[in-house]
Parts: sequence; C-alpha cells; structure tokens
Amino acid sequence: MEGISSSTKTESKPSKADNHNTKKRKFAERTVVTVRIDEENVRRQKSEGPPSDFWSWRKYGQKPIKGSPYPRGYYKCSTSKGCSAKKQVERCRTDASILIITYTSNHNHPGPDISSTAKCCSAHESQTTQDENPTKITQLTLQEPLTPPKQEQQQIQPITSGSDHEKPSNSVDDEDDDLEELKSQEEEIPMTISIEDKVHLEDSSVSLLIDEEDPPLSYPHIVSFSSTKGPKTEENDFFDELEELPIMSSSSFITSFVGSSSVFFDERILVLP
DNA sequence: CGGTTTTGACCTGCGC
DNA sequence: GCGCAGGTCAAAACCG
Repeated sequence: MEGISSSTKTESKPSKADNHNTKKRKFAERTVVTVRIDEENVRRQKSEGPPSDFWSWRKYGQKPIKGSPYPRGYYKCSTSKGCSAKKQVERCRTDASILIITYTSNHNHPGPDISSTAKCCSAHESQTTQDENPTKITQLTLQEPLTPPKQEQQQIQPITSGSDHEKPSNSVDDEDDDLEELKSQEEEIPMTISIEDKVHLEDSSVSLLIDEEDPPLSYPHIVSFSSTKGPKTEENDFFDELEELPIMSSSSFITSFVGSSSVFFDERILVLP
C-alpha cells in the first residue's frame, strides 16, 4: 500500500536451487533486487506506464520456474550491442507483490545520461510520488567469496533479524520480512525514498551496508523505472503476463545497483514536496 | 523499417 | 547414464 521496496543481493551460488543458476554462472556475480509493489501503485502503474530503468532491456526469453506460479523473464541489455548485462525478472512465489530482479554481468558501456535521466525521473517521480507513491529501494548484496568484503562497509543495521543463514529459498522470505520493515519505514516517510542498502552476506552474517565505492557488481547506474519507454517494459510486460499481478510503480521505482549507485542515489534521492 | 516481444526448441549442468 | 530444470537462441509476430 505504500509503494515499492526493493532489496538487492549479489550472490554467486547459494545452494541447490541456485545451483542451477550457478551452473553456468558460477563466477558471475548477481545482484538480486527485490521489489515490493503495492496494489495501488500497481494499478497506477498500469494506467500510467511501465517501470523501466536507465538501460534498455530486450527480452530474450521466458521460462516457467518450477515451484513458482510465475514465469521468469530473461532480459539483455540492448543499450549497447556488446553489453553482456542481463537481468532476470520473476515474482516471489510466496508474495506476488514482490518482484525479484536478478542482474547479471556488468554493463560494458557508459549508460545513458544519468544526470538528465535522473532529472527526468526525478521530475516524474515527484509528480507521481508526491501523489502517494512512496518508493523504497533497498539493495541487498549477497556476496560469496567472489567478492571479498571491503573495508568501507558501514554496517547500518542487520537486515535479517535472525541472520540465520539464509537458504536460497528463504532468502525471499527473509527479504519479505525485511520488506515488512522497510514498509514500516516507508510509512514513516511519506515521500519517495530511494534507499540503497547493500547487504553483504558473508558466510552466515548478514549486514546491511551502504557502499559507495565498492561495487561488487559494477553496475554503473541505478535503474529507475520511468515511463519513458512506453507501454512496453520488461516489468510491466512481466506483470501483464503474470495475469493480474500488481505492477510496480513506474515512475517511482528506482533500482540502484551496487557501486556508483549510491552516488547516483544521492542525486536522485527524491525529495518530494 | 527497425527494434522489441513472443515462444518453441535446443543446450548445458546437476542430482539421482 | 538419464531426466529435470534453468538459461539461451532464433524465427516469427508485433508495434511505433
């Protein structure tokens, strides 16, 4: 009811279920962004437009995921031909209002003009958000040995209260919990918020940290969903496909990637009137 | 007309 | 070795 909350994690290979993922991408870092969507927002989005990010994504496949009633969409970065950046979009099996976006690989090209885009989005967001679409984005970066912990990690707060090892399947649940918290926070903050929190999952300890110079995944920019792309965007499409699942707010949805995202966020911290 | 989406087929890795 | 599931490819359809 509030807006969208998202969390990101970078994972290399959780376990069984993910083993499959790991198969080919054993060494590929992944940033998982969970986005919580509100029905209200969803509705709004539907009428206003699909969420999109700074990058252009081209859908190249969709697969039903076992155990999940929702299919997973596969997208490639179409901003640059040589870009190997990919992302997978799926819904949380337990909570249809949660979108799980997994980013893989890095963009090997400078993304679109962030400044302008940011402005754009900011404007859009202000318009939309001010309405009542508080968006919250939290990045949970699950990292395995792949990316050694950085020194600049600032522990803000543990995301997983229990910090009980997260099972691959649990991660979602945990996130859900987190989302709940986030949700609460959202309520406290009536305006649009872009919070980028990175969670480094090391072994069994989960910490939420704000990273400003340590990009496990060098995603150059944040992804912000705007209606610039038109009625057909991955997420939107995805939602449509998912029957009547809620759609995230297009204008207020911002996903920040690990790395420079924070900086970007600084700029984009949406302060809505 | 160019780019994107859709969808079935194919490939690959893992578990049994 | 076989089957399963995830991930990718490619051709056709669609859209602006």
